[in-house]
Amino acid sequence: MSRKESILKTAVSLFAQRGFSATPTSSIAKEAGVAEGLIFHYFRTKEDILLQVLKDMIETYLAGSKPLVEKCSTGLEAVKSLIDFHFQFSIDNSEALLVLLRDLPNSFLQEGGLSNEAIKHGLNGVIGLLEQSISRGKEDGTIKAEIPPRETAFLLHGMLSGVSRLQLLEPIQVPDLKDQVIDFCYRSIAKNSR
Amino acid sequence: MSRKESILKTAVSLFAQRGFSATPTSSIAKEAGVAEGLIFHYFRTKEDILLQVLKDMIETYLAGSKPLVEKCSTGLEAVKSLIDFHFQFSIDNSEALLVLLRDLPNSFLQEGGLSNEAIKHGLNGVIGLLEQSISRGKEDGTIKAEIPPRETAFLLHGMLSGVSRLQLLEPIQVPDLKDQVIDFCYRSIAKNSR
Amino acid sequence: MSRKESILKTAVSLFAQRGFSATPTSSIAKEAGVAEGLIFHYFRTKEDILLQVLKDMIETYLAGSKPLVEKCSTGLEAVKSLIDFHFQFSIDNSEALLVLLRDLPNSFLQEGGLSNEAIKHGLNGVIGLLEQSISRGKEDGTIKAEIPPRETAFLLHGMLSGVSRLQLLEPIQVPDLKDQVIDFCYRSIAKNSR
Amino acid sequence: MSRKESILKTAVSLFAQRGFSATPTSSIAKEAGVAEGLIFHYFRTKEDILLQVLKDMIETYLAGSKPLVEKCSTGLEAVKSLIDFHFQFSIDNSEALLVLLRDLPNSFLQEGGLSNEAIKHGLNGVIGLLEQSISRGKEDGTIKAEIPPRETAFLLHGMLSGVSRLQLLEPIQVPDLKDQVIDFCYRSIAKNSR
DNA sequence: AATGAATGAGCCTTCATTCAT
DNA sequence: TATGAATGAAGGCTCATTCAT
Repeated sequence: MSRKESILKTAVSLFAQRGFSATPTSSIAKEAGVAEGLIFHYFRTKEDILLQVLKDMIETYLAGSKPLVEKCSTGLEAVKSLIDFHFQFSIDNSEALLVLLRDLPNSFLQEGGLSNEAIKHGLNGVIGLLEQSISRGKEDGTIKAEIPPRETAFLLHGMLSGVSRLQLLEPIQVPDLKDQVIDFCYRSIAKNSR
Repeated sequence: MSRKESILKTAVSLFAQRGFSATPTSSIAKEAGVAEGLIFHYFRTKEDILLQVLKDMIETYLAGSKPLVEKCSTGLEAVKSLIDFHFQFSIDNSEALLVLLRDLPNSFLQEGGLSNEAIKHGLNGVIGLLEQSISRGKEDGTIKAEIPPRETAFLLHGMLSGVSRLQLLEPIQVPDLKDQVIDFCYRSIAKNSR
Repeated sequence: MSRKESILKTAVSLFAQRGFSATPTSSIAKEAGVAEGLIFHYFRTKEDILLQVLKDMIETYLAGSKPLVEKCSTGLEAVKSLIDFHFQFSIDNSEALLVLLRDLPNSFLQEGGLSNEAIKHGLNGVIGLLEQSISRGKEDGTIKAEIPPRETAFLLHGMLSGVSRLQLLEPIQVPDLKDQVIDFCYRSIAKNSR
Repeated sequence: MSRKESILKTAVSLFAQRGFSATPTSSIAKEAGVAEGLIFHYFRTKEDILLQVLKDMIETYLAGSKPLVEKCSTGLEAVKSLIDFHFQFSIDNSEALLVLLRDLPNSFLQEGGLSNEAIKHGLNGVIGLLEQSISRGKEDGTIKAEIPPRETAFLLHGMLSGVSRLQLLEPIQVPDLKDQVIDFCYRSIAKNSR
């Protein structure tokens, strides 16, 4: 693992534990076993590290979910795959996801914070996949005709991230909701499997 | 409006705009037109201001949603009312909600951050209302028998907060989703409207 | 002496000894016996301290030289008074003058360095006094008719600051030049004293 | 142009624009198109670059002015030549001169800054030339008998560097002063050309 | 209740310099 | 000769918090 990767890895982990703004670059350096100056050799600013972390994560998410959709034989199945994938992803990449759920907003809402194009694009990609799958399901008859694809895509994305947020961030015990989410959605959008 | 209220009001607004950790107490003081020292006369620490803001908000939320549930004649209707209320609330109190969605997690995940009992209790209250309504709907026959109340309550709460988060925080244009959310849920949980 | 004045005084002294950019704010604080933070309570930036020092000095210079000119009965005498004053000033305020000769240029040549209006104005004032005195001398017949007032004013100012620079900054031994400067100028500009 | 020369050339230019201490070695390297490490292959420290720049400049100055003096037939003419040369030099080598006027003092006033012997020697050379020329003029009857050569040499050097400083560094518009300087000096020191 | 001067710890970042290759 | 990764010391500045008044 290169020093740069090591810095990045350490940063995700610390950002996830303590939050971006409560993580000094000195901690990252110490934990990663490098001199603090090296961080700024690889990243212009501390925020650039965050940006890199988020970009990488979104890329991984897209790279993982895109092929799934293509592999599925029906739209409804594709939606299910995306939900499955999301929950698996939130287990495999809980740290990065935590960082995103916590600190992305703070960076975005500032004037000129984070060059957000890459991330905006990623977010649109994720929602786009859901939308396409729904449209496809309406065409192949696995999803009810009255479902509006775009709005429902937003809604599903909101639900998935909201549920992950609940599980990862909230101070209360949250049960595993994956199967319930799938059931909930099936009942709502699947054309009845009579 | 008392000085204390004025501080509180200014704080919500600034926290919403810039985030908690990017808002110096000096800004709050200047904006509120008081000396910086006065803030620490009314609040022990800066975090206490946040805590107060969040507590107030949760109280308002509960105070607004509890009576609604009682007024409804069926469980399904109660669920609908809660959804309606959430969207209305997110319009009327967008600043405070923004603060919660952004900065609550950061405060909670720290060791010894925020005396979280009040907030934990509030969160449980909100989810409890959803759970009760669902149970009631199952009893009065307006909600399908196979719906698991607790899990579904979490799921609904995740969906609502996730969708609000999308609308308030994300850098992309999000359509109004209130009606879609209601439709989506009805299709999923309402016993067939024959 | 107020804390602010004490910071200012210490700063001049250290800037004079080591130069602006080689003087850490921490040194100023330590030497002045205040917490480093206090410096930034009174001055926005380190450069602001420099600006204040320079402004004060220029003001002192102008406040000291203006009345002299008015008191003199002839233009030539006024020029002599200004030269006298300059040398006296460079003895009484050698530290501040040192700072100006060393560090003013560095601050000015930067884009957006120091809000230079005040200083530009001061500089023009100093040169203006020389110019007026020369003009007056030409009118009252104590200064030769062929002397161009504006150019000569610049030249005199250049000579005075150049000579001070030599004395204060250069690593070589420089004799006292005050009388020579006066003689030099008299020979050049005084209408023959017969 | 060798890499070393290229570094040197770039350094003068950047030092002139931004000042010595505001010019990072990394900028020099980038601008010169070499790796940062190479700079330290050729120069022990960053200050050594400055030293080299200044030495080169002084050498050029002396190499240019010495022969002039010898060529002149009278002392007065020699003084005039030196003044002419100075102004021409300040046009041809404005960058290097700027560096000297700005940053030489800062380097000298430090304990152990710059091994200043070379520069001290150069400075003495420049003043020596003026002094010799004046003495010669007194002997050959072109310069007034009462002029003290050494003091006047200092004074002239102060005037020349002071005027250049005014032109190169000050934030105000300064007219071309070359002819005025010559006239000014002639009136002061030339034995009347009757 | 109210002020604002004062503190001091800590943070991000810069930068000259070294060194393995 | 040439590179650029790596270092580590230092610096300017911010900010929550305290305290005398």
